[in-house]
Amino acid sequence: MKKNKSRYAVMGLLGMGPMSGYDIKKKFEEIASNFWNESYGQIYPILKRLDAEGLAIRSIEKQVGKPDRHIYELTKEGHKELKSWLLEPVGRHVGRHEILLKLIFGPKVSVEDNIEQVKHFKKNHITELAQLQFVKTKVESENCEKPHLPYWLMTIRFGELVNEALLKWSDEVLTTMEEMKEKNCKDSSGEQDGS
Amino acid sequence: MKKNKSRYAVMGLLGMGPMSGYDIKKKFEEIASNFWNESYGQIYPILKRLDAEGLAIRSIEKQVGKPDRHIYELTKEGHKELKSWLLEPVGRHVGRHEILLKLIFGPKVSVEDNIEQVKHFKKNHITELAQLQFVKTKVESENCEKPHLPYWLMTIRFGELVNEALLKWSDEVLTTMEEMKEKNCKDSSGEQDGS
DNA sequence: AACACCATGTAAGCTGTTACATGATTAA
DNA sequence: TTAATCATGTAACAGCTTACATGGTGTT
Repeated sequence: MKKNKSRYAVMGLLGMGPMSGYDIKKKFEEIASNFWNESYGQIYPILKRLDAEGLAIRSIEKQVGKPDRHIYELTKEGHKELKSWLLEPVGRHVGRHEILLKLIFGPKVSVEDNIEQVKHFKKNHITELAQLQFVKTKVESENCEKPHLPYWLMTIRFGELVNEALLKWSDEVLTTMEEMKEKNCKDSSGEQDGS
Repeated sequence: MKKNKSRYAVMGLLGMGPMSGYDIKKKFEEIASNFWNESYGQIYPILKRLDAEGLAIRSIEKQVGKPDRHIYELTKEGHKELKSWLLEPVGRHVGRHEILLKLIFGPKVSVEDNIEQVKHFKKNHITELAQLQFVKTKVESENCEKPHLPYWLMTIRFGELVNEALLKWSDEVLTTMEEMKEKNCKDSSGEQDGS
């Protein structure tokens, strides 16, 4: 019954080498921005706890002109715990998609309003696909020949396929909605669902 | 800056007609189980607040041999608020996928372990696709000719396309991993990343 | 006898975001 | 001078899950 994901996310990065809370935030933005983020409000307390529980140890790196860096490193225990989490199969999680919530209540507003909503959704995911291409190019050039490269590319491929599916969905839905609009105009103009 | 999704989820169902907290939970399980769920711990306090804020009114329905039902109905204000939320475009949200977190730390364990993880993931989504077909058939037969049917089907279609994409991804990733396994055996047997 | 369904709700606890506080350095 | 980067952290709040408490009816 382990389930504090943020905790394992932090431990995972620490498993790649010793680093500070600040580094962890940066690293997430660099390699996992499309599927994960952590705030300092989570990171620092987690690091503190890992140290208290003996899963990581802290050392202080002094700098000139800049604040000290608190470097954390996984202990043997820490590595063990991380590995055991890595081997645990992931469970199902319901992906609370706000767009679907709005659509299921769609009849409450006009077809035109629903079309606007989906068009906006589609635009968002086109942007996301483009961003993914950017990240991909960057990751590929900066990590060529590194053993983790194929794994990192798999996470990007995930985003590509999901976003492509969402674009396909948007188009299908928009077509259906346009048909509904036409039908509505023909056989019953002026009617509206609601209150 | 409105963002309490559960609140709007509850209001959305109330917008379809007066109902109790118990009904709301049931309804979510019936029509939105693949992308949404709410616990009583959320529903009841929300209903209480909606009543206090004048967005819904409560009436009590007495029953024999069963507990009373507290029926909530949206007020004019409630309908207004719901509509305005429905028109607000949805923002981007990062979908914290645990499988990707585990994969990005993949080099920490063996390729075989990663393969197991992905196989398990694939199995989960095959099951989900099957469940979706079940829901689809049920929804179609119980709601034929109802104006909300096309909207409900769109939410199911979303699940279908996303799950199909995830299966495709699983297959691609498994192929890549099998290749990595073979390469590993050939040019450097016995090496392992980690502590 | 045990369990599931009906139906309400609360309390504790975990997870997560946002805003704030500090303070030096460097670039536009 | 304004803002960004470096770097640490905390406090307040918001969101959500889980477990519990109550208690009658009906089914296996």
